[in-house]
Amino acid sequence: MSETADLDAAELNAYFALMEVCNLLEHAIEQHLRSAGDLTSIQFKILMSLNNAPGGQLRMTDLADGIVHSRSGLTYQAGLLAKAGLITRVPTPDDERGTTVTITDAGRQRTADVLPGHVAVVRRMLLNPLVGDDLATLTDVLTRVRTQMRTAPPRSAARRKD
Amino acid sequence: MSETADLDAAELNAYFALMEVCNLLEHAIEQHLRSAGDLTSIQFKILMSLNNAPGGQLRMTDLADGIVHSRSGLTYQAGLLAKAGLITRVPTPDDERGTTVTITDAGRQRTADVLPGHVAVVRRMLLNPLVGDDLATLTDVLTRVRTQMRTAPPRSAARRKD
DNA sequence: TATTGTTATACTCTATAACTATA
DNA sequence: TATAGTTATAGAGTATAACAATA
Repeated sequence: MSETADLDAAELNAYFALMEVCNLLEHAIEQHLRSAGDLTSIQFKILMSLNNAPGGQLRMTDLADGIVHSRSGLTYQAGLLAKAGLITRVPTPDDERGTTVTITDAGRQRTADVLPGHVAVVRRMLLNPLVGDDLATLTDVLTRVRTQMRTAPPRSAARRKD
Repeated sequence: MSETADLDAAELNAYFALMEVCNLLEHAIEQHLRSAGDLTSIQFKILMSLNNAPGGQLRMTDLADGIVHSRSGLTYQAGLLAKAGLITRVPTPDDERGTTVTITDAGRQRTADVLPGHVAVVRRMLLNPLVGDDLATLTDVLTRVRTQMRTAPPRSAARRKD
């Protein structure tokens, strides 16, 4: 079977099921976050990253990891969060080039407000239908796939795009 | 364990792994489609739906299913595809309200051009790391989740939004 | 010279509502 | 009156490149 042969039915089923499950889940999550806390998924991820960081603060560069594809995109989102009073931005003390982002009390409150409902959505849509070993199995397979993805960049990969 | 209790570590791992796998795959797919055929994922899905439809044609309403969230969004995308000569739109013969969309030869050619690379991306990123029963297992679990998602709409669900 | 982050800009996409036309 | 689809419009988000400041 060559690299470019058509996908067989079983492969198509896996591919489509993965995509649809993920898209439906993301859509439900976005709707909830917006109605429950006026947040987008990206903003929620930013707040959660800060929430889990020591002192509730991170530099822009660290914050960008895995959340956003361009630096200006993060600046834009951080601007919205700052305007909403959920984060603050100050120059990094030991590196004047940097910006240190800190979650505010209001930011922590907002995540606390939103989190229970967020968890409920994930439970209802993704976790509840899992039975027996499903959770462990799913995690095992997806973790292996993720590892492969991270180490197998696109063939044509232009290394730096920014 | 209540509905809104925090997710435990195993649940978080599954949730995050699913999201990251899906996001990385979608990103790789979008990049490929754009560079290989100047198509977005949505446009590709539209062309593939038409390609698999009898006579290469569908009505707008049927085309929208599962691809787009608003009717105007489909009109917009169809407009782009028509301008690129990949589809045509004519009034539906037996229902003058409707629009029948037909894929052109150029549209079929474009999908044929893009498909091998698309398959290669899915193989490289998603399928290749699967071994043994992984494919069957993954499909089984995800299919069950999908079924649940389709039948368990959001609590607050506003039925019609358009 | 490289890195951090912001800004300016242009573009793509989305969604709502108003509208036309047909069933 | 309901349905199919388009259009107008406005807003949100993204990415590129140019920029300023610091390392």
